[in-house]
Amino acid sequence: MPTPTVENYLKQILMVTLEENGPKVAMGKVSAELCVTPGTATSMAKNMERDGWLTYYPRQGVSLTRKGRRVAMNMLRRHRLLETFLVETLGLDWSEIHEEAEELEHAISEKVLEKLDEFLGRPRYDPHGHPIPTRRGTIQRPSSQTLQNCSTGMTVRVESILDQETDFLKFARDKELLPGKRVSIISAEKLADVITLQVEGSEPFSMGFRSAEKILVVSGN
Amino acid sequence: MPTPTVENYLKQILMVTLEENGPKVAMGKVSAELCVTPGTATSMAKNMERDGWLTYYPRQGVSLTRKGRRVAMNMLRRHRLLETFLVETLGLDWSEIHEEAEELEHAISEKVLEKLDEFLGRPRYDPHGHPIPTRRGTIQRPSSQTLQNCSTGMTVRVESILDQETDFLKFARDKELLPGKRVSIISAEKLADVITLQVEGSEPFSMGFRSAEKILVVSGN
DNA sequence: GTCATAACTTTGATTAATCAAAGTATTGCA
DNA sequence: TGCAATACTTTGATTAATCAAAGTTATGAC
Repeated sequence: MPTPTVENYLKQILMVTLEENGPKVAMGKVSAELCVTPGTATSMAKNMERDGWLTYYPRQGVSLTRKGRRVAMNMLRRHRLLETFLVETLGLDWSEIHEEAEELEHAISEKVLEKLDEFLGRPRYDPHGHPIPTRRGTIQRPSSQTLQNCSTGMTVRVESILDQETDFLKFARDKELLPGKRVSIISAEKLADVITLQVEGSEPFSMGFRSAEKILVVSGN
Repeated sequence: MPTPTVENYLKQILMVTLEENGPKVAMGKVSAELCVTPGTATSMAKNMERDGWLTYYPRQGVSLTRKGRRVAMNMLRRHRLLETFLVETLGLDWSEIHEEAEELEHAISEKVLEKLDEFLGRPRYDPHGHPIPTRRGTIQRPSSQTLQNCSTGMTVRVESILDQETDFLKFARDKELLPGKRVSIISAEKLADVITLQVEGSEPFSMGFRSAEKILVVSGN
């Protein structure tokens, strides 16, 4: 029933909702995330409200209806299962799977998705460490801590990589900054905007806060 | 560069071209194959000519350009590799894979297709017995003989099932009429429009010429 | 050779998705 | 509190794909 474009809007709005933990997503955010002009976002919002996918509050933002959230969650599930398949089964590099899954997620049927899930052994996390929504539409809440808000001396574990950009993912893999890895914070200097850290079994290195913000971590052993 | 719709037109036009072995495909055929009104087919033909996919001869039909044929052949390759994957790897039933592949073929990238081909072991035939075009765009010529033009006493081997309809494919599987199977023609009666046959290791049965036409066979041992 | 029928084309309209550019609110700094 | 800047909405256009219905050209049966 939803067009691929509507599916993209729904998924993106859901992702911002989960990230910001607020009820409404501002139109500016929507237009930025989907790389369309603000006018396009406004007109899509109206059409999507007409079709029952979301509620549109002029000059405030949109918020998904139950029906919209259900479909959006399913898109996230499709995306993440496909990414898992592309890496695990076909052996693609984790830095190049996002755009591939972005296309396939609109084409795969519920039946094929279910078979794929079964084939993959019902994975709970995708290759970037993101939780895969269940068929019932529930998702595990991600950590609220990033490398950016770690302080000197802490030891944390990498949960996931938020950035889907090929180049950033290649950098993360080069530095062994992978889901599950243990990381020691050697120093975190707020004023210099830089963090120095060491991944278990690798050389220490430094990164700016802008980049550190893209790595979700969990603290404690 | 081509839209999914253009890809569908190209693939369908190629399939009719291969089947009929004539240079032009009539617009009536195009509109019937794609389930659109004749007017839609005409207007698409003009747009596709403008974009260099085919040559349009008003009131005669269309014929693919080299560029159009290349893309069309690639679509056929995608479709058939995907069908193979859906049956071989995910275990879907051969009667329900056509429509699934029909969607996925527009979403899969060249890179993923190549990985899939490798993963599947570079198959040469899809589950219905159709040859899979090579990456270079060549395809093995199918048999020109169908069960319909077999005569009493002949023994042939099933090459492929032309019909993609779920119900017909289920019927074929029930009767063991599968690619590679050996079939003896017990009787073929032109006037009664019926053929009686026996698949190796199964019970004899009869089918009308209309249905027999949908089974491609090769003769000889 | 005529003319009905079948095959095809044209025309005018619609829908989804988009942009550019002009218009309107809201925010927030001074 | 005023007004510039930012955020958003509106308007008018465009493109791809489609249909229904009206118009045109072939075909072929007699």
